[in-house]
Amino acid sequence: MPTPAPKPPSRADCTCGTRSAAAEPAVDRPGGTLLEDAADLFRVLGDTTRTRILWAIADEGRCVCDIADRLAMTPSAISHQLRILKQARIVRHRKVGRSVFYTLDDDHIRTLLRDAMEHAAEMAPPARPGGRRRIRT
Amino acid sequence: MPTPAPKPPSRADCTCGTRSAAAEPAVDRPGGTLLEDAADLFRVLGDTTRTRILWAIADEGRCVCDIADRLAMTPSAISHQLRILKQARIVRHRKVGRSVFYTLDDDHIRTLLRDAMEHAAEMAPPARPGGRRRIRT
DNA sequence: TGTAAATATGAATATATGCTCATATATTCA
DNA sequence: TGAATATATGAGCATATATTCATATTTACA
Repeated sequence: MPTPAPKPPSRADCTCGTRSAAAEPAVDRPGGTLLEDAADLFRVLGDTTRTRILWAIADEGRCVCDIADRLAMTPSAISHQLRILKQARIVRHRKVGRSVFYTLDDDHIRTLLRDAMEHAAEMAPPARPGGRRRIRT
Repeated sequence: MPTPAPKPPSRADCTCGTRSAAAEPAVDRPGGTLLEDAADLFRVLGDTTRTRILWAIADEGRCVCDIADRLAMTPSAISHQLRILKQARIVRHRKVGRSVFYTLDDDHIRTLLRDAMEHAAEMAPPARPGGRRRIRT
């Protein structure tokens, strides 16, 4: 959901003495867009089907029907998701005959996936006594 | 012949010779849930408001109204998002008088944010000649 | 104690999104 | 060339989700 209406509640609204004083030039430091780009990347990665696709092609390139088989989903559904991953430049593709092979674009993605799983693994024991816990957003 | 069966795409459907042979035990290796947990984490991070909140509290803890001021959004909207971040155990909170201070829970998040921005930064020049490009999912 | 401030939360709503279905395109091979 | 295969894509639908609004809760302070 793209950032909606920038409601302008004035700074003066908050009178709590605990508020940090220095009014920074902008909300986010590195130019704004960089942080938003990061959020976009996370959003693309934030879907189970897409992470499963990425995991499936993490070791070696695979064609669409191969991925579809492995995930037990229709090639159409996979293709739709691959389009999103392509647009985000997360995967690359090369055509071989009738097939199209997809691979990870670079190592950043592998690193992000690994780090996120690491975080999840460390989080798991204390946080999820009853197993997987779907976080509602 | 009426129509091809509903659609449980069996492995045999794909006859392309390019498909990888070895039928791996499962779609994803590390137990399945770990990969899904990673996707969940990404999903929570994949929202501009939430990344802006995280960035705002990356250096030091801030109260809700402070964050709201900085993002120029209502405390209610911020509070809703903080709840999601809390449930995902991405932020911690401590109460001080009427205010509630939020901080990042651990360094993993900082690392993920930094890596994602790094990826975005490297991606940027060739991929986005016209500036920020919203990726439709 | 009573009022105001800071935060939290439930309901409602507009929008976004993932999948299915139908169909188009591209490529191989008989 | 024509049939079959692999992939891509647009429309439609059911669901998810981010914000607003109203209201509840907690705490400080006069």
